[in-house]
Amino acid sequence: MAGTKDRIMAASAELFRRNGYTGTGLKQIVTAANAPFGSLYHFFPGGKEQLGEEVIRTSGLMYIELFDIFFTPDTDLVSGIEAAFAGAAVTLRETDFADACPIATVALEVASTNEQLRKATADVFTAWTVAGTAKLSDFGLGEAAARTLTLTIVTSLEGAFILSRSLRDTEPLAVAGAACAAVARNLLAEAARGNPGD
Amino acid sequence: MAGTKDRIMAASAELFRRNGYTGTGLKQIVTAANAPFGSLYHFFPGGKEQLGEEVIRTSGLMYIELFDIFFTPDTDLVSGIEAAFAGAAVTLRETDFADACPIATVALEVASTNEQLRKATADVFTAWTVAGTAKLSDFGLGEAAARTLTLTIVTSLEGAFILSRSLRDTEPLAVAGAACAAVARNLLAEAARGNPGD
DNA sequence: CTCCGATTTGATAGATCGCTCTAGCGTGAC
DNA sequence: GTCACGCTAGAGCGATCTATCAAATCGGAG
Repeated sequence: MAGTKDRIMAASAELFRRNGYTGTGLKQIVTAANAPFGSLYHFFPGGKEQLGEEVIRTSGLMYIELFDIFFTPDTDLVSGIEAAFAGAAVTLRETDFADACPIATVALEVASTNEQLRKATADVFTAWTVAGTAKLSDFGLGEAAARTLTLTIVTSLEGAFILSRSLRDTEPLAVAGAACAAVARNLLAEAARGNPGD
Repeated sequence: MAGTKDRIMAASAELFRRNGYTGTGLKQIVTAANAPFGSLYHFFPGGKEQLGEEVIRTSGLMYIELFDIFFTPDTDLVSGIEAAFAGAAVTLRETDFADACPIATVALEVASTNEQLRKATADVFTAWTVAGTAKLSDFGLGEAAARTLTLTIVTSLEGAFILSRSLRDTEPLAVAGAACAAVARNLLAEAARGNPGD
């Protein structure tokens, strides 16, 4: 039996992603996690806010691994981008358009209302950007170009998730993937032409 | 004095955009709108759900006008895209990173939890896509290319809003704007090369 | 075994939620 | 005047929210 704290974290991550932060009740969480209510305040004395922050940070950082999965040294950059967006489309369809970004819903909810949680989401996005930039620099791009491409991929993915979940159609994801692939080709061509990305 | 219903709609639109749907209480709305509580149920007998739907549809459709503002026949396509993203960045900074997309927060919240509201957001995104495709077709792109570019712009904008609001930094918006401009240049070059976009 | 701290348990407080209800107000028709 | 009707006004309902609390339970040390 996985630890109670882990079960609470896992259930919270799923509920926050699907229903949002304010849309998820603590009773709902402990029920889904098969945990007693009191345990929640034992492990998270800071209450819902502390739970939210820990969930954002851990489930957000787990997604960094995806960079390593899709961008390996032996496949080219454009193929990696296309595979990443195609994979996201498959996951979305398989989960009935529920499981997209683990923190996007919460990020929008708290951006103007809860500084502690906003900071947590910002740290996750920053970590993604740093990790992606490092990873993509291996493909012959300068650091500035790698950062640009990383931000382009993340923003496109996030935006496409919104439209795809709302429309229940993966077309936006496909279009966004193609756009990112095109941007990657442009940047690669530019780098090959002798501009090392300053 | 503007009608009570209009004040309720305006206050709801602002609160939903900043705090989300579940994060906004009806008491909060009538207080912000300076309206009596009973009036809310007089004008919206369907309760919070009907109010949410009307707000999504009207404030969502108002944004279609932005296509006409930024994409006029006498400025070129790439300049229009760059101006749109730059304008969004100014608005974001001016409102302390609060006012971005009027429906994105709600769209993510309700996508998997409320079919009626999910449908409303989907209709808005569809209307944007249709209107944008028609508008962008005037710039020498085929209809398929115009639709692709519209979806690219909308998804990039939405995704950049998430990161920019969370990070309190307009860099993602600037990067996304540049990426869309690059995609537009590619599509224009392709169209000029004789492919009418089938 | 006894003891003690860590963890589990659920009842419950106090506030707020969406919503309903009835009474009153104001204005135009007649 | 007075009647009808659209709107104002807010008290209050049951449900649910986050959070607290004291008691029960468990496992390892001595």
